[in-house]
Amino acid sequence: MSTEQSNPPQVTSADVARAAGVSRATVSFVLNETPGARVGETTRARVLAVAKELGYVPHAAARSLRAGRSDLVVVPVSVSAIGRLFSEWIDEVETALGRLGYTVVLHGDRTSDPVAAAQVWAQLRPVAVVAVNDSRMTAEAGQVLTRAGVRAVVAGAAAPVAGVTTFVGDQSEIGAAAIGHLVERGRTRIGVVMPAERGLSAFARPRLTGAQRAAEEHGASVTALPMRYTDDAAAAIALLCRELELDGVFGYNDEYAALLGAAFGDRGVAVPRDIALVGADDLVLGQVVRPRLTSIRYHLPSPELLAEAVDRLVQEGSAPPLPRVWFEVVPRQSS
Amino acid sequence: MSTEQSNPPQVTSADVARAAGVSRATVSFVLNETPGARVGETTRARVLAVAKELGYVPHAAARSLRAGRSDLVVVPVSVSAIGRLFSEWIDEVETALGRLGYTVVLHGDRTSDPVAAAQVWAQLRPVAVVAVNDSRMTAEAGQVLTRAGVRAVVAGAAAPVAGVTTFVGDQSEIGAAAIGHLVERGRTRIGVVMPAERGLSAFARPRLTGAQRAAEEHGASVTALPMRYTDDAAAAIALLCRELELDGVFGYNDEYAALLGAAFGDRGVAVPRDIALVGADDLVLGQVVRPRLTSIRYHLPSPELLAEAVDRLVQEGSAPPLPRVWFEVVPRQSS
DNA sequence: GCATCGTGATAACACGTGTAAGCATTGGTA
DNA sequence: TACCAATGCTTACACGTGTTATCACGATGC
Repeated sequence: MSTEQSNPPQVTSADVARAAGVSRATVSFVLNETPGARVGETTRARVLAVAKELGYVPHAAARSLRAGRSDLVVVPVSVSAIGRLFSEWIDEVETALGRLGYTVVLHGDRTSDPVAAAQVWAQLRPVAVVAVNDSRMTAEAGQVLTRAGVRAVVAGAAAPVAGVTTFVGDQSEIGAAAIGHLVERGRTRIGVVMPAERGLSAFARPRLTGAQRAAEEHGASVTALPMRYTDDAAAAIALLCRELELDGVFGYNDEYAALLGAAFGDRGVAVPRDIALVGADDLVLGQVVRPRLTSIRYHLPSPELLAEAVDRLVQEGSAPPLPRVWFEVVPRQSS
Repeated sequence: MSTEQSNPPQVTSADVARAAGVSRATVSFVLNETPGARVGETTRARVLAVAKELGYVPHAAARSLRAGRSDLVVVPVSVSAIGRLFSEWIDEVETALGRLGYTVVLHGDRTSDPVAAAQVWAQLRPVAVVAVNDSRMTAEAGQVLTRAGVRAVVAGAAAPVAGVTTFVGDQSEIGAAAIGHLVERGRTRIGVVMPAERGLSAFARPRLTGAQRAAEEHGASVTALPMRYTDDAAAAIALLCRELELDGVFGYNDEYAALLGAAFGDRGVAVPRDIALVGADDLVLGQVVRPRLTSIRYHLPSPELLAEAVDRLVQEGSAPPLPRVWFEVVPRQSS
């Protein structure tokens, strides 16, 4: 990042002003259509023409420096660490916020320390930060952001975070729901898949603890099954299940559950007769495989509602509370 | 976005300077460890302590404004519109660039006009823009970016783009490879799935034209099969295939192919006996379903290589050409 | 006793932008 | 003719940062 090369010439509003034979202020008035400003029709046309010809694009950094506020919304998320469900939701949140005039950027850094991560986000001086199921969004992180002038700090988390607008969605409820369903189906010796892939533990751990909690309530037993997302790993887990004489498995996820289901099929283990299988996230994939996967469906706050909350927080400093995330068992053939 | 609310107090380096009883310049020297600067050990310690206590975080916009260059790399991409293959690759590119000191942000705007899109990216004044299979990265878009001072404009595209460092990867070769393989397996009446989901046409159309080209060469016939990513749509297409007496299908993608394969299975259509099925992207999913999917595997430039190319472009203004993307048929049970 | 030097710190500018305040010109009115 | 108001434009500052040039001061060399 250290170089002696000369910077390429950037077109600034001063260039436009010079070429149009007016002052820089006039250029600003024309391009921003400043309400109170008075500019003659001929000069206005000339400025617009020159700006277009020179290919002038305003400098967002300089603009927000002057304004004391940017239109940036940072969403910390690693694209590969989220499932289809979340990526579609995030896409829609992005569209909704864009409609309100915000510029959304996704940032996928892997910094594990909450404060360090927050400092990275804070450097960009966004007007808002929206974190979903990011364990780094702690109270301290929120404080760092607030001190950096971030107006809206929003998080989806298992429990309210101090100083952060939280929409509560406890992943452990997914595990609990899955176990509850399996017990209803008469299963008591239950395995819970724990994905070994990086970045997923934030989701996986609470799902396991929720499963353990529910198992204890219902008098069932739970065994954690660490598994990578490969064919071979699934085969090994399938053997292990038979060895442990399990009669039900919560597969963490539709993706992992489907992989495991295929491994069962290959080894003549009948689903759901010999062993019942439950996924989560309700992906289309669950309906691609046979037997179709029983799954746990999410109900996240609507993207429009979230965008509105962010906007209210930015404008007025407060917003009505966001609805709680809730989960629903969708029974299909695999259980 | 227009509000009269007072801005929250932001901690600036001036605040740190005041609290530490030194000048702002000294603060800058300490925090940046400026090579030529001389600061006493006691003041250095005091500045660091005060900065930490106040929770000071530098203002990236102001910094890059002064420096005339940012460390931002913009990657235009909609998270939901890319498959697992690309998201993992992008994640690794992000990590590799991060290691070199860059800040990568993903931006998922849906602007369709190339110049308008480029202007949005240019506002952020990134030091680099990396676009993969984004049809908006045209020569004009590249020019807008260059004029805004973007040093590295990199694209993955079907053909070299003027003024843009391109790594060529023609999606039509995927379609061609799939058809070639099916013909090899004795199939001549071939369907090609066209996903109806938004954002996917950039990939789908070239794959179809490649298939058509190859079919013509080999004396086979190709029928386009528009299909949404749902169970019902797949069922309808499965019926249509039987009606049209097709003996092979290229499913666009492992995801769509798997969905269609399940629909075949439900209707007693044997794969590959009655109809052969080929996917693409070589996702794990292809090994989750039975029969396992024959697929087309990508070989993208390694993330490290790409990151290095970006860095060289930024530093020196030029970089060795990136390797061409190539594709490989991975034969499995479905064909 | 004066010049030289090294050390530690600061004053001042520039980056590109938005905007409040001000200045010249013109038309209208008393 | 003298004054006011409106129009059209400009001058000047601030935002937070990095860096160059400069300054004060004590120690050292002759």
